[in-house]
Amino acid sequence: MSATKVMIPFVFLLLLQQLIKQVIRVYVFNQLFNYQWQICNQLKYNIKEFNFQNFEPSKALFLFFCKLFNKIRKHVRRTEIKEALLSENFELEMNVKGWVRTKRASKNVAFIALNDGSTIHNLQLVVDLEKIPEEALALMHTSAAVSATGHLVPSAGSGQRVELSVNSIELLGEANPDEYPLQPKKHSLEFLREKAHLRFRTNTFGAVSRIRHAMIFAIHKFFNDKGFYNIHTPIITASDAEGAGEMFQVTTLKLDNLPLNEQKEIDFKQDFFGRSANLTVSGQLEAELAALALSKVYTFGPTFRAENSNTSRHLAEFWMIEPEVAFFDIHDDMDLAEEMLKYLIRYALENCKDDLNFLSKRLEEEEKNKKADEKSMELISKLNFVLENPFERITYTEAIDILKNSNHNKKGKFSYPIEKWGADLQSEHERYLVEKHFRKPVILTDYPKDIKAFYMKQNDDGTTVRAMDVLFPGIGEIIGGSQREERYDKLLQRMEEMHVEPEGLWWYLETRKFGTVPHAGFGLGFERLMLFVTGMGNIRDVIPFPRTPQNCEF
RNA sequence: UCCUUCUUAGCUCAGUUGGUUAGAGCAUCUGACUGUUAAUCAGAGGGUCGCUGGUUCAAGUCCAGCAGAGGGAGCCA
Repeated sequence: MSATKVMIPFVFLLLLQQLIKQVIRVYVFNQLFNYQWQICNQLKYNIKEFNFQNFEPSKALFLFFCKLFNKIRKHVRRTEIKEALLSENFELEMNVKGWVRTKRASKNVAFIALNDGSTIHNLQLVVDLEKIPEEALALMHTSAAVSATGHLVPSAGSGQRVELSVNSIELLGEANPDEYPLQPKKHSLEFLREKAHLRFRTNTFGAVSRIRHAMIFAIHKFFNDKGFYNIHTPIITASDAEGAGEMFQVTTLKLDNLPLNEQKEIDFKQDFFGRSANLTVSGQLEAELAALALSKVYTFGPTFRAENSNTSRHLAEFWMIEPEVAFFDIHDDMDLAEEMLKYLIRYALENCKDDLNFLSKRLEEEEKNKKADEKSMELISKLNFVLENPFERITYTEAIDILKNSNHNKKGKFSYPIEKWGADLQSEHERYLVEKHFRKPVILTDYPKDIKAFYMKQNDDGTTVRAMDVLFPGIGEIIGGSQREERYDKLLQRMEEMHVEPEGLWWYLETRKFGTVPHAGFGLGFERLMLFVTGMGNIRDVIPFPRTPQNCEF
């Protein structure tokens, strides 16, 4: 009896103690943790302003709390490596998680380069092998996932400012080196394409991925800041008259048992939409509808072309930005295109320095065996060069004259000699204009109407249309756009001439009947922009999972 | 789709006018090393030379077909 009498208050006290500990942990120390930076900053402030007066006691108090906090707190929250590398928190324990890039070990100390994708730079983990047995690191090969806790310290080595002196380390996921295909060395981009599921873990693809995000974000920011509205145009479309290329068909019909109508043709009435449908090749026509009410709109969505194109500049699935603006003529359109490209390049230079520096060095390394005149301009200089110089604007007719009178043409160096006005320019001609003659981006306008789409505004000369193509060095056409034909009769006439069925586009034509106004827009291939900004050579290396003919892996 | 080049170890690549048992660096494993930067040093294991057929005493090497990849062209963004 007396034993239980003694036990009751004892248990009660024990519970109370636990409760108090919990309260202290949750409230007091979490507060301290959350405000550690304010405290640090306050201390620094004290150093500067009060010349060390009041500093020592508060520093001592701070360090005391840090020590106490390190002992009591059970869970150390993860710090991203990008933040850790800039941190000056040398007092509180820090936890980092990521994937091993390389491990180097000697008798007493091991080094692990850890990366978590937040930056191209690695955090060096320093493991004292007297404190942590080597066996604990045995499975931490390249690409193993690791969680490490320790104190950030100024680096004793010379390769980095800070490093993490590890107190405890845990293997989160191993990567068996006998099976894991990537090594801490340079792989060919072709090989990495076959390992697209793992290539995010390489420096190059990490850098490209971060820049890709920055460009996506900057595009939305650019348009938002200018008062444009983003429009989601349909991905599945029934109109096949856009003339932008071969389309992928979308159907729920059983392909091994297609229903036929009385004319023995496939009966699309039985298909999901009651008619034949395709994946979009362009959001332009729908974007025009929105622009003729909202004034300034843009689309940024996936685009699909079933062309059997096998080049370093083409994808079957790519992303396209298509602004469309009411009351714009072709000159406003060119201004917008140039302003936008420069904005995006500037954004990359200002926000992706580390990644661009890496890609620049990579490119230099790759091209070091090339002859001087085959080498491309250093990446960052090239981007700055485009920023600083206005794009050259000439008409198709002027371009033909320049090409015709060029020494290159006279010496017969073109595979397709320039003979008569009216033919489409070949890649070699565009490249000559951009890379040899003007040596900067060129905007070509006023093309012959027969080589351009039906919706482009016809000039008064009766032979040309208000098209504009922006040509970039190394890439070719990065933007294709035009002022649109806003006159109902002219548009209808052009559709008939080019065998585009007006019935399927009745809705498009109606906008020319109800409050039609001059308007213009363009399409920017997002991956082609990425090629230019990253300096990569193949479009399959600037999109995570490229879709090309005979390739739909991942 | 056309032109062209390539395919050798897990990766990157040598391999001579066809001639013994096909090599190197990296990676892996073992050992050495007091702080490394894609660490270094020593050693070990690792190959149906893309596949199929042909020429030849003899084929990684020459020929044909097929497959895959790269570069260029066309189409375009």
